[in-house]
Amino acid sequence: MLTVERHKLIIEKLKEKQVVTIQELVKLTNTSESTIRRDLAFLEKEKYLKRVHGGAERLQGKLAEPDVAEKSTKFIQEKRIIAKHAASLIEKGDCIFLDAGTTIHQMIDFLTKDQNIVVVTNGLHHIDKLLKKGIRSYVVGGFMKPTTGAVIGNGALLSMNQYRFDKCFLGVNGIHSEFGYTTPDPEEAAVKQRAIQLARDTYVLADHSKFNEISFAKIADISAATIITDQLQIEQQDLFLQKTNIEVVEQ
Amino acid sequence: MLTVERHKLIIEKLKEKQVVTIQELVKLTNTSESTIRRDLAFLEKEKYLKRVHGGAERLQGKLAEPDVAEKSTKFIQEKRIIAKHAASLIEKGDCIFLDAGTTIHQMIDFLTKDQNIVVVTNGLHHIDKLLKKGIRSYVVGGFMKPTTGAVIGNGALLSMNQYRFDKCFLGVNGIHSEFGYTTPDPEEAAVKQRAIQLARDTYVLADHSKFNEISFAKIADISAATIITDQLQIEQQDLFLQKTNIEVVEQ
DNA sequence: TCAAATCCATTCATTTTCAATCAATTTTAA
DNA sequence: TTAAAATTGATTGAAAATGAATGGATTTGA
Repeated sequence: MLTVERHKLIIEKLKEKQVVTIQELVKLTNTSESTIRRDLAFLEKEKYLKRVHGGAERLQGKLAEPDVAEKSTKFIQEKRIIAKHAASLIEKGDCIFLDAGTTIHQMIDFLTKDQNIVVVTNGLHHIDKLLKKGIRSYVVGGFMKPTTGAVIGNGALLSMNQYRFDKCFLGVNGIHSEFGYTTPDPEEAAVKQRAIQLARDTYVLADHSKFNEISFAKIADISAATIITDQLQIEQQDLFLQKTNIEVVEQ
Repeated sequence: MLTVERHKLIIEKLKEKQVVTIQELVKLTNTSESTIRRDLAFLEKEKYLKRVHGGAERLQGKLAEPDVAEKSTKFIQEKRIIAKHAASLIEKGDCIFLDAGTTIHQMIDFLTKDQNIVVVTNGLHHIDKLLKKGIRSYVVGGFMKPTTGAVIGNGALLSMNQYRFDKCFLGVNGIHSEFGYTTPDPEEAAVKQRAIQLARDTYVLADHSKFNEISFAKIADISAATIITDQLQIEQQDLFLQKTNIEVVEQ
């Protein structure tokens, strides 16, 4: 995880919480105590927060301002462009599945209540935003994986069986012409797999860093989905274009 | 709990109460007498309050503002006392169901990871806290009701059928000796009903305002649960004590 | 007033948190 | 490609926070 992303997460946390412990942030960002301490030291110097023993405290200042850090980082920008395009594919009245993960999370900003869509998601971090938007939403039941905020496990698969989707939007960790779509956790892979089975159309949202990567658990062959990305090396282009649908969003 | 958090709680308490005893604060913050004494010493030095024998009293200094805005905090503290007692009933290794709602929400603060419990909940607002605490948790699948953050509907009932609970903790809107437990939304009532069916023991957490109230949808007869509350009118006491288990937590 | 009960300050051992440092890795620049 | 710079996680002794215990002070009520 990038430094700026962590900083953004910490600031977000303090917007909602007043005080936050170091241990919480370690879990949230999946890094070490040392790193969080450094982050806090930096953010304190920048007047974003006040350090206290065991954590940090909100400061009435910079972070009272609306979304400064938000949407500013290059990485997030890239994801937002992809997410925006993905959202534009949704039609009125669609029933869609939204996978857990930050890329998919960005999509929610581009959904509107009056599209009259129905959303099903296994992403716990999406819930708040969906509710605030007033979008008709269903959550998948099952085990809540702390690190990613994804609902997984056998319960999740059963729970999903109640639904059918017009479109399904997934994040992945690796895209490879031979090994297909992959992700580190087999249980998360199983959920994505099931989502694909239950959906008429599947879209994989991926920034450039995901291409030619292979992770542990296979989700599906590359032909199982349409890839939405924002840039592609020329040599990759040929390779992928032969085998699957791919939509490249220009900057 | 962080030191600054305790300090804030104490100050909040004094905004509302004029004087507060050490014992109250011990209960409120779930810490030791020593810690509270140290907190009071510090806050006195900072001119936030004046220590008196047995506790502390408000000072017309820094926190002089009447700040009546916090009508909610009083309620919250009442709920916390009830919630703490409820949490104390949980045994190592228990599988428990946590209903949606603010009273139940307070319980989470008193759960610990090393109790090795399993939590199932339909309360979306509980998720964050549960994950942060590192407690093994499952979410009920189904429709996310925006106003209350409860998961409801047929999907929820199906999803819950996968589980059995040692104990089940519910919030309600009305408790009446004749009409039993009631709540405004029939769909939420159905979830609570199902939780009762799936649990060995059921506890209803209720502050004084819930007694002798009747809401729209019936959940169960009054004998279906043990009520946990913090105060009870004398005339009510007789009435209820005949018909059901009730545990009154003293201040 | 006196005795019992409660409350308090102090001390101590334990636990948690902290800052500083270092080696390993990753990123950047040349 | 190589070297410099930045980032990271682990380690370590110091500092802070905590809960319990002790004995002295204060309050209470008979």
